[in-house]
Amino acid sequence: MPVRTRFAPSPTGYLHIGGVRTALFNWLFARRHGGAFILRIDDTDVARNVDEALEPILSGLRWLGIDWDEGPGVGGPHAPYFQSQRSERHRAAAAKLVASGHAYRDFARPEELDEERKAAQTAGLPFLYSRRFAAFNEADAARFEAEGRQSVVRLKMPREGSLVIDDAVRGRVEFAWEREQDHVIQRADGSCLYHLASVVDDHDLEISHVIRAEEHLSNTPRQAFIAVSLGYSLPAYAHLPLVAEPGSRTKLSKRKLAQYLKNSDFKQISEHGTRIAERIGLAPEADTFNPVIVDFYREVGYLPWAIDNYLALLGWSYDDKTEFFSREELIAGFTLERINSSPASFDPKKLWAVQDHYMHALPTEEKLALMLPFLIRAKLLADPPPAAAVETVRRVIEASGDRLKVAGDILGYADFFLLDEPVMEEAAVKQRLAKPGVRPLLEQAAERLRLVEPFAPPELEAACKQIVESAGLKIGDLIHPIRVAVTGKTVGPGLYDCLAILGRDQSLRRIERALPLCS
RNA sequence: GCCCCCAUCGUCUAGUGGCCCAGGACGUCGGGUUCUCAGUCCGAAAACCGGGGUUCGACUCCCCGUGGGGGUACCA
Repeated sequence: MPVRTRFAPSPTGYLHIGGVRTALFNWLFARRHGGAFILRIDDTDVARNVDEALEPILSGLRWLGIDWDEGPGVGGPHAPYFQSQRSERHRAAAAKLVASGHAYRDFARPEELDEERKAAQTAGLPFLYSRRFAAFNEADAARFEAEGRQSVVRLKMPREGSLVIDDAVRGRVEFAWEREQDHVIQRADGSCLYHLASVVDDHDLEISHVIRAEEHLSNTPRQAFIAVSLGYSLPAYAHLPLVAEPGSRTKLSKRKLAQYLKNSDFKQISEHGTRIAERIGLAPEADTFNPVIVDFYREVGYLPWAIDNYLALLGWSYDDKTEFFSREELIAGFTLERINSSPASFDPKKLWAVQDHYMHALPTEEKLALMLPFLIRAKLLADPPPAAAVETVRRVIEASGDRLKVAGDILGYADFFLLDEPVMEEAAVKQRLAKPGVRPLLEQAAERLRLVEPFAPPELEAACKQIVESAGLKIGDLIHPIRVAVTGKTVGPGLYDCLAILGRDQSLRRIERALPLCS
């Protein structure tokens, strides 16, 4: 039987990091076995702006390189891939279940159910519906209808025996049928609920392996009951450990961002991203722009594979040492057997480290291609940028080296090269320029730099060393003031690189302009 | 309440009865290199939830606690 897996998000308007992990595992498993990865949209709940709410999910997956063989945009032999468009299939299944006696029309009112539920709870017993408003024949139905009642369709769950599933990550799990409720599968208006729809769709799409988050483990019995009652064979199940909050074991949620920000690692990565977003003209709202959502990483300039690689390690391992994988290696090495069963908490710092690793390894040309758009959006470069400016950026990238962790970091390293005048940071001026003796030193340096030939790092270094030696100073005494004078900041690439990129004229001009700030 | 799942350094994890007085990575701390920052190099601290079994021998198997999580919807 061919391997067919699926990711079935509902169109919520954003792609959650936990959802990505699920999608990734499904995708990896399908690719590993030469099978198909299907994207289905579980929009049962009749969301209105489906297109709008779907777009971030599709583009997020595409960005991450998680491509689907069937689904929105690509179609496929089992179309449509929107659950809302398959409702006829769901209704037919519900009718079939009623006809075969595996489900029944129920006329209970919500408050009547609540009573029973509460009674069961106070008695310490699991809730089991009495079925006193169940209609097992037309006469019953007519009688209830005469009372003005409306009906839903409920599963008629078995009340003895048990279900055993062999979960690929958890092993044998047993559920007693008597603990399972008569869940509703169809509303009074005829619309069907998720569990029914999901089972029918999985069957229609010939899904062989249902790989999903652990929160669905408890839902499996009712789904299995539906499947078996409909005459389907059961797919293989693999329930993934939850992706938990940083430093916790609770399921990661988009709604609790404020709470996560108390976690310093999380806060750091979040603020770093927000700073970049603001510079490129996004007005990030914490609600939609935060490290729980994939768009955050894309906007800020993370590398998609870094996210994938990090997420693969969340609940899965290859061995006791390997942490970095190419796409091919990951696919080849991925197995369900090595998925962990305990919750894994999302660690922003580790993600950062993985990102750092991949950015470090990226060739300059690729960094350039990634970073230019940020400079353009921040209006530091024209669109399209002049060749000379591109060349400057290339040199800045090389000089900056590992300081650039994400593509958006270029903004803080290239700005003073691209601006006519650097923005002089107040604290930097105070710390390095507004000190006694600095002005004559800078004047002397300017004098000397005028003559350096060529105006290149080794020569610049030699010149600076000469100055400090004759003055009996340390190199830092000279370099720090010059840095602030030409860049406006206290941190940045090596100073000789900075001067060389700026060029003689620009360097001298900036030093001269900074002189008045020295006293 | 009831059902299910889970339990190794702060975090991600390796470990499937002796190879483990527990290995790797991130983070943390200390030190070297250095013009800042970043990097890099060297080094350190840091864990088997508790109690019973089983066994010649348990991190590994079983049971009971405890703790955490998920489910229990006419949400997905």
